[in-house]
Amino acid sequence: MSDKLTFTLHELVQVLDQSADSLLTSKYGVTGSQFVFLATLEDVEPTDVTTLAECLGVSKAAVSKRVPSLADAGWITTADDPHHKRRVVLTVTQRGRDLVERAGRDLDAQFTALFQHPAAAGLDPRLLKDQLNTLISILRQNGPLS
Amino acid sequence: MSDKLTFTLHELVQVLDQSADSLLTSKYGVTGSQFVFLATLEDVEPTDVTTLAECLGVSKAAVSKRVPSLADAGWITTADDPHHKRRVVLTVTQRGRDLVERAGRDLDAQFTALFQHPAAAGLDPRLLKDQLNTLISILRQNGPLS
DNA sequence: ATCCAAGTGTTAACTGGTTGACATGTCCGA
DNA sequence: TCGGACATGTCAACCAGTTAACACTTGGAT
Repeated sequence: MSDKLTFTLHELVQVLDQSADSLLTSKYGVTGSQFVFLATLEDVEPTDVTTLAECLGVSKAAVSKRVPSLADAGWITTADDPHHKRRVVLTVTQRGRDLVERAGRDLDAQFTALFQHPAAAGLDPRLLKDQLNTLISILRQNGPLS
Repeated sequence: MSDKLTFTLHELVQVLDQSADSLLTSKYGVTGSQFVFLATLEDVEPTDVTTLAECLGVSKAAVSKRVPSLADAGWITTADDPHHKRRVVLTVTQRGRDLVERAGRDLDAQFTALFQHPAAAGLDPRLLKDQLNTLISILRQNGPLS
């Protein structure tokens, strides 16, 4: 019973990610994880590797390894910080900003359409989000394992 | 707004998985993904690599690569199918079955306790699961990208 | 009976994550 | 001022997933 919910949760994020990924790949030529990287960076740019890693919830090393290919592809740029020689300052290129703006709008439209489906009659996205956030805060409060 | 829900969803499964993983690691000496492997296999054993891969939602190759270490660790056994020389039949060992039974009960208890927290007053796990399943079926129905 | 398509599992090369070690840079306190 | 603690990014080694190619088995159609 109970563990079925966690199963359902995993299933939902899987199908959601897959749906987003296929839209992004076919229409915009980026993977889902690339989009998340760019959208997150755009939200906090200009910033450094460490801060972006925290925002993405991954390690510094993971970000560090992805930077070269994204820069080569023209999505982001790297610059030196005149005040700190080891710092690498990351920004999104104009092309990257355009992508995030257009694709983000597209994804948003697809997602809101979900809730306008007849089968989703009694479903309020805001309420749902609140419930999930409640669970998150309880879990965080409990500590790693209770 | 809308995409915040997908963000919340990812955050919830992350903290949930992390919580389960720390319990499993500290009390039972397996990772979360090993537990999922064993619990899933136990549900359909005896079975072959291909079927288990489908049940786990991963590729055959991923299962094939994990089998040797799990067998070495004494969690599963591999056997030949007398009717099909290429088939590898997988089963959980008694030790594995015990683990799944005990750890599964433990996880279940932790999880139901979540919903008995005062902050989770208006939260019905069954209702929540139904809502998530509704979203899944709409997404599946829409096809990969709508 | 034979042959070919489909099924089954393994391997190689790749992706993207982890941790731990490391070199280097910054900055504060003695 | 200078010495050590901390910050910062990169590297190596590893883990676990992917797809594509492969070798082998099975079984049915001709």
